[in-house]
Amino acid sequence: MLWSKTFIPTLKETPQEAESVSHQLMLRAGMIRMLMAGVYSYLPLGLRALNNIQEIIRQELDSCGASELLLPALQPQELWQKTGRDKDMGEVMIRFVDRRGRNVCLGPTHEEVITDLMKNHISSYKQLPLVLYQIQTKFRDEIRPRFGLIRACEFVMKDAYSFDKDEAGLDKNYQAIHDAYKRIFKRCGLNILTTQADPGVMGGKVSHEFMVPAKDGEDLVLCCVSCNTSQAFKEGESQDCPKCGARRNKVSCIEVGHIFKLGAKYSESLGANFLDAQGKRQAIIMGCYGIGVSRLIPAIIEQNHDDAGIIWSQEISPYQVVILPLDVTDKKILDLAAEIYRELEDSGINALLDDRNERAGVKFKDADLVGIPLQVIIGQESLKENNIELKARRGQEKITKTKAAIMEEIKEICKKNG
RNA sequence: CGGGGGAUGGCUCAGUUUGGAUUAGAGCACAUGGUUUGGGACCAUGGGGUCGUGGGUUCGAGUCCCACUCCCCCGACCA
Repeated sequence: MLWSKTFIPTLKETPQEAESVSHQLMLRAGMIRMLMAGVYSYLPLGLRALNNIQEIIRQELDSCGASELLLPALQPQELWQKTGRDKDMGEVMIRFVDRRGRNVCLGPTHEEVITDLMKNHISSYKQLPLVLYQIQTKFRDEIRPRFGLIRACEFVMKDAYSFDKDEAGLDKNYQAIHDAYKRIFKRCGLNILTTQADPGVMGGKVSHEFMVPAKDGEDLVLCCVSCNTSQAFKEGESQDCPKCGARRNKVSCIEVGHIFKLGAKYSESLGANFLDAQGKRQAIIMGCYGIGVSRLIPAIIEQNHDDAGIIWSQEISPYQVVILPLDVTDKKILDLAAEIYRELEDSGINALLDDRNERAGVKFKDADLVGIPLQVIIGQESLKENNIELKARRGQEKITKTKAAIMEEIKEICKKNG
């Protein structure tokens, strides 16, 4: 992609609307823009990062036997009345009456819809277990949207649901998805803490949260200095670790995932049953598993940035390489840049070519801000020796070699990092 | 919803205390011309503003008063 042909409105100064580092950088790097409080447009760079995260999630969930589907965002309120969550959700749920006079809502989550779907199609234990997921926009009229994409009223969530014939099956799926989550967050370049959590309005007995330690996090987690066991912080809680007795630190975190053993809560209230091997009717045993997909972007940025801007990993970055011809009025430089671009694209490496007629300083600053992990620099200085440069965004280390050597280097790095 | 802060060109802000000669400013960005060209260049010229909205006070309001809207921060909630 040519920089001049896409839409990357970078900002030199920090907009006053942004308080958290990730929000500031996302605005400055031209990834998002606010339409109203808690509602954001994803610009090309933001969307590419989001898509890359989704791809990781799909790969990991597919690999543990889950299937993707897509449920409606528009839902009848009637369904929510059946489970009693109509009241629990309160004003968080966005409701309105359509032209037919139906009371509808925009889905804040999808337990009701998917359980209703299963009710009509699962009748035997032979159809279980089953794990389904979707990546979809959720709507929650939050009391206080905050920190850009960290808490938005319209956001992208991955929600998975498991259906089993018994608790043992649930335990197995729960563990498999728990493990998949660890792989997902690792591939996102995140250090995470997992905590025992309160299931709250979701219901069920057991739940775990996946927390990203970050300065601007909204949640406090007690983390043991010795055994690393973590737990959601509640007022009046002992500071000592219940497991090993050591001291615990309060760590502020961003919650990026939450998984629940729901049991029969939804299947019972919606009548989602099956016949077991003895011909006896039983409620389907469910689990549900959420990841705040759009929230992952700011979480990743919180943990991966420096004074100059964002530092993406190869896998998440909107582009894997940015090519910086420092003087586009010099035909030799521009031609070489175009040649490198073609060669990278031909090898399946996504590149962004900064073809703008801007000074070198502007290009360096923007490239650092936007955070693409590899920068290929083509300028008079090294071209005199017939060389070009390759700079790693993380650490800002630079090597100067021939074009052929640099191309090899890039391919090597991209191969190693997926 | 409670508490605090804010709203002046696309962005960051000054001006509001003490209403008046300000024709509402600056920097950045934008347009044109020129000089530049390895870390957000410089000079010149130019375009762009219902000072959040609506009332009110006054000879006169960006500035004072009232109401409302929107945004941000702290709290309860959540992926």
